[in-house]
Amino acid sequence: MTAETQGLKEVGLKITLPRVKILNILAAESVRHVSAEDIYKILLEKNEDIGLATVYRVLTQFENAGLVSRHHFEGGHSVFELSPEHHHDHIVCIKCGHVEEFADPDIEARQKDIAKRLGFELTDHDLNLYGFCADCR
Amino acid sequence: MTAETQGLKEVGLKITLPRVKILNILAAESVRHVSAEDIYKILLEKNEDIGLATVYRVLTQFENAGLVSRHHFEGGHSVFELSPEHHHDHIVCIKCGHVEEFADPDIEARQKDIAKRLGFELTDHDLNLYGFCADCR
DNA sequence: CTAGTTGCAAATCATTTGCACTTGC
DNA sequence: GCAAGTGCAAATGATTTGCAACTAG
Repeated sequence: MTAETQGLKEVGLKITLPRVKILNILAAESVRHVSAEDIYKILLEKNEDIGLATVYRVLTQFENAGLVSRHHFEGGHSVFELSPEHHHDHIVCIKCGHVEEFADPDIEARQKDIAKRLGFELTDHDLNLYGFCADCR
Repeated sequence: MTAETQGLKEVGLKITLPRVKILNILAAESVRHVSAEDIYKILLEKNEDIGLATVYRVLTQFENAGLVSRHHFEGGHSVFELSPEHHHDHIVCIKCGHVEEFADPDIEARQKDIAKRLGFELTDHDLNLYGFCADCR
């Protein structure tokens, strides 16, 4: 049993072809931060017979299971990535869509302070920076 | 001429009934952070004959003109608010939807550093914290 | 076997657009 | 008066759902 199928079993999902295929795509080094549509296109290119609806269903199941994270970027497009072991935020190029990750302990710490000060019990957060990347500016 | 109509004129938009009505709603103390649908409902309650399409068009124009800011919160819903004189971010209660604003100079500064380090020309950013507010925890 | 899963097409939701009609200046 | 603005209905794009067929355990 591979690491992927192991992960599926752990979250109580049957090990099916579509799920494994999608998990493999998410795990591919080259394609961090993909949209559902992206995944669907990649599957088509590989001549896999998997419907777009299934892609969405599987991604949603993975998200609920905590296997993947969903991010809503500006311009109304969502991307998915395998849940990182270590939290990070994103900076997105508004021209070419290129995404870089970053993590900043100071920012994280300040966020906790702020939530505390305002009486919130923090469960999650979303920080996205937008601009032109080195190639597009 | 009121402050609102003044604002419209400054950004080169004709002073029309729908625009003034929508601006008034956005300016109302009680309704910071409204969705397009919210505004449409408020207009209906006031028996104003303004279409949802117009609400979207007007909000988009306002956004382009810099009069209002659009925020994409989790769960795929967008909210609008009058552009604040001073930038701030948001913390949102995932149970009751209550929104508080905050600003943190340190975080802002770190963001600029990060963008610079990654070679981005920063144009915008979006920071949202999610959790349970004091009343819902 | 049989509950969970899938593919497909149709449905839904938020938002946008085409177009004939109206209004602000 | 006329360009800009609007209402409505139809179009769009992303995502969800109903349902009969299929498959993993």
